Amino acid sequence: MIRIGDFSKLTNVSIRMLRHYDELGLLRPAHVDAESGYRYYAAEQLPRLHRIRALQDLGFSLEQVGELLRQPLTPDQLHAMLLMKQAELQDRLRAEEARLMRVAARLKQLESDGHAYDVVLREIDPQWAAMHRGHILTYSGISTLFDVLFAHVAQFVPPQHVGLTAAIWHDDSAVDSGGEIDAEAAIYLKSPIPASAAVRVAELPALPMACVVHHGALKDLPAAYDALVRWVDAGGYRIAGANRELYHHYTLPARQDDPGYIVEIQLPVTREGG
Amino acid sequence: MIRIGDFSKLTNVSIRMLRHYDELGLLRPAHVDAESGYRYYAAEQLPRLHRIRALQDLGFSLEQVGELLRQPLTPDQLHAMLLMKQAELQDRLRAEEARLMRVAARLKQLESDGHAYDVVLREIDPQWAAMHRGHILTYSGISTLFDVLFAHVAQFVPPQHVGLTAAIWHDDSAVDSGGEIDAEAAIYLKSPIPASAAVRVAELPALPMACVVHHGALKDLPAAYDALVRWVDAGGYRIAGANRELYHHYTLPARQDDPGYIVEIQLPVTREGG
DNA sequence: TTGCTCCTCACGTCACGTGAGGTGGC
DNA sequence: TTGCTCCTCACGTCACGTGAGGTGGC
Repeated sequence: MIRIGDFSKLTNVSIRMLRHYDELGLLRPAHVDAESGYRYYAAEQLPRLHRIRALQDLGFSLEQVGELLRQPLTPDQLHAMLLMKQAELQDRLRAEEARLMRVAARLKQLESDGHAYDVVLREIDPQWAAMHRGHILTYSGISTLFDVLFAHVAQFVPPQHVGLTAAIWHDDSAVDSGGEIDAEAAIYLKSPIPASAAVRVAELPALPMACVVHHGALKDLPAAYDALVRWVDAGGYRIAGANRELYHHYTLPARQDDPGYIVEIQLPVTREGG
Repeated sequence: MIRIGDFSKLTNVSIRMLRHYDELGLLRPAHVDAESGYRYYAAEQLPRLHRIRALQDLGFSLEQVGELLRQPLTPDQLHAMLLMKQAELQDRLRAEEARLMRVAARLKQLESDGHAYDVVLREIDPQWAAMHRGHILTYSGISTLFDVLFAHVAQFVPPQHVGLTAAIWHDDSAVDSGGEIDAEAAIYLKSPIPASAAVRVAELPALPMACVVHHGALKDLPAAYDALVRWVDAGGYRIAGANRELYHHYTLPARQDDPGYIVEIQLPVTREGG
């Protein structure tokens, strides 16, 4: 018979945890003194304790360990459970790797820019919106698209119920080559309203997006895009669709130098090969 | 001014957490109604919330985030912190990888043996011991070493204070080639006793060991070794020294068929390349 | 006999989720 | 005016560590 302190030293399991296993019914001491409550363990209990620690190490919670000890699982069932655990651990591993890459990206950003923008990856919720799409020559040309859109939306929603305004840039690589920009003005809505020939009403899909908030003049927006794109590259992501600009303070007409703009850029991304 | 519910939707941060950030002083609402207690946020607070989430994502606790927000850390200091974080994450990553390999090893073991032994990796504590080393022809020959050892130990420690008995196998590959075995009998002690020409008294070093408990006849011990070695291989470890056998139920002379033995095998291991 | 060990509560961890019970805002 | 939103507690999570305050064992 081994006292709890010795058993603890023998196994590197703290006294506190041995008591906890007792309480949970995972490992009852071979004998408990009725008067003093002292727990006495037997060497024969070592294999069971080993099993508990081994299962825990494989990633099972103590509750799951308890079930595994109670129920006579067939090798096939255990095999299936372990395969699930394996998949779970692989996911966690990928997540850790991604996080590590993000830290590396941050380090890189710090070295080149001195750290200005905070990029966050998040799952954007689906969002109802009224949209008007067109080809424009310059970015600020989007205000003409908004004019059309506001006129339409105003028919169905009182001004104070109009949601955020956003731009969706379907393809702005064209602007560099002197072509037109495929842009879409959007107004977020709580619920759908009727559409028209010019105005599309749809629910924007939920997407994982890399997001950054720019607070300053619109003319400085490219720096935010820069940070975003570098973060995406360094983090091992890939751009996966049209990006959105949310205007938290939108004032028409756009004044390029007004330092009061707050614009959130959202860029859909996927994991490389995932 | 944005109400907490809208701000929550805007940022994918739960209302509960926005209140929590308020409480911790990480992000105080731009305005709090004195009468109702309603929190009102401003779009200007979005960058700060983004920073909070970004730092959190890098692995900082909210308390650390708070410090980082309060103190004007120089880029160099931040760089140093991120490097530390990176190292920390790399460690965690390695640990996750090792765990994953252990799950894979368990799956393999299950496929071949139908799952019998539970191998556990643990840090063995340093341990005072009296030891007597010699070359023997068969494993059971170790009892002659124990005879010498017990005689010596009995001079200094009363029988009820004698600790566990253990065998240390310095090189047993020799036995397969018909040579002698370099073996050491050991008796664990609470504190050192005087040594002699034949008996060494030393503190066994703390080591990370892969451990398995065999409950059964001594002649079946090889199966436990088998499981241990396969676990070590599959887990990407390497054997790093002499293994120990702890006899939790030791009876002299050794009877190979007695099913009552409880023997813990401890095998020092290191990570491949670590 | 004196320490040493063991006992049973019980609180703290950390970033949240999820109520209960009540009140203000549009 | 009626829901809807917001408010403040407060508990639960999960595998532990760390006391406090008291008693049994060698």
